[in-house]
Amino acid sequence: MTKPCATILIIEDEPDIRRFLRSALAAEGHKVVESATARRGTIDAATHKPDLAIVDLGLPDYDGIDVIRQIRAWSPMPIIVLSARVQEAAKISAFEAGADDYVTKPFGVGELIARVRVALRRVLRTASGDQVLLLGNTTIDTEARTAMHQGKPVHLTPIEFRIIACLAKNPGMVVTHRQLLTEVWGPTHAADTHYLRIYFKQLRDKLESDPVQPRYFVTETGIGYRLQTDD
Amino acid sequence: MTKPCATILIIEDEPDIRRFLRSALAAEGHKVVESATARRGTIDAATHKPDLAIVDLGLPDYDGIDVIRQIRAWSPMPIIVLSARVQEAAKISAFEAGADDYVTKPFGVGELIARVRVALRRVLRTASGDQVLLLGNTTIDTEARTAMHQGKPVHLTPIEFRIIACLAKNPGMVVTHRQLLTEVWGPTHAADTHYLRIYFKQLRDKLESDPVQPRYFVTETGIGYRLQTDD
DNA sequence: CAATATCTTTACGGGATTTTTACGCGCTCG
DNA sequence: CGAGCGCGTAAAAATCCCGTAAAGATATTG
Repeated sequence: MTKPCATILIIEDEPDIRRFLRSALAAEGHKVVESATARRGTIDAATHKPDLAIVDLGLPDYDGIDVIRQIRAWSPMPIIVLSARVQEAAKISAFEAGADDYVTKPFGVGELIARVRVALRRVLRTASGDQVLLLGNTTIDTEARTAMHQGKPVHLTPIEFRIIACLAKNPGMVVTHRQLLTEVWGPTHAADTHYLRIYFKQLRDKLESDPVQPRYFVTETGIGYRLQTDD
Repeated sequence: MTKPCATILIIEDEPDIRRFLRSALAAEGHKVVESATARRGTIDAATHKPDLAIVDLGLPDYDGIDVIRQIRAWSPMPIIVLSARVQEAAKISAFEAGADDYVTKPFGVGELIARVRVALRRVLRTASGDQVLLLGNTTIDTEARTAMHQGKPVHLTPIEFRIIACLAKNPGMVVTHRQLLTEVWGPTHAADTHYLRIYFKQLRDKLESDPVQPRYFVTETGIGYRLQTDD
């Protein structure tokens, strides 16, 4: 089994449970970020841009439902709710707010890890119908996070990889500036389009055979960028 | 809220639960297919191609886990497991086999419906909204922002696209000058009809087979323009 | 803690898009 | 009959957006 190696945000006020989850998730090979309050949680979600969030509903400052809504306002990341509330109404309102799963306390670690794994394999699968992108004589393995161009291995930085993942989610479709910026840099940089110009130049220099006349990393002037697939 | 209207396959041997689920899902606007055994279930999954499957683990002929594996061999459709087995090991093996969710009996209808809704909104989001206009030998995908004319891809500028989107909102209907101008250029340019003349010429040159005698971008003199669809 | 890789900031030339300007044609109506 | 209106066509001008380079700041790694 390949290591998932994702970033996971835990928003939970009880330190015991936090420590518990951290060790279990770290053992799976994930990087873990922790927040003890709703306020910090929403901030950490925007700054760290995790691949998945685990949210407790009973937080000291705000309700976890609000945290879910705040995150959903700008990101489709998987959100797993962890709560002592067993009433059906609580579950339904969490799902309606945008939660992807709901686990009631007390819970088994094994089950939670399994549900995390399911949520992650879903985003990785939808992130690219295939784990390997074929763009002419360049190949990009989104799972192993490696790339080849004309037989030579190419090194991609974390941000470059996030951009590719964002484009590959729906190949051939135009992804707007705003969409790319919020998903890679977070909602606070939704207007900094100059970042995109710089990174797309780097991507083209690394992966296009003729960087001046790009075949795959196509720009849609005034709108955004598009990953062109040669059918 | 828009009705989901998906096809859902229920693989469950107990008639009471089947009837129960069918009425609940039908009330949501879904089409329901039922199978009482594992063997029939795998067949029905292949023939009906449902958007989602609800699988009981305790089936008379084979184990539900095998059903999940069989379906996963060819389809990424969401699979929700319904089972009386509460042991963690059973859940984990179901998730490993490819299940997306696991609900233990007895269960609340509301929660199950909510989980079905979550699973469906995930696949429907990735599925194409199918905003494709077919105009003879030219096709326009308003979702991907791409256009083809006689097999060749055609590049459209942002304003050209907004005009098409404005026309496509109600195909065949006349859209007035004022309406187009306010929606594309804003209310300050509601009188600048010369913009329309210029851009409709460009659209016809790019997308019509005979730009001089337009078949699809029809002008209604003194009123506005209309997008003619050939039914 | 130093070295290196990565990210951010800044500036400017070139290209794509939009806007402006100008002219010819057919139609209607005084 | 000819003046006026709305429309189509063309090309130039202005504006906005993108690509490019290079230097400074920050994070990462050994």
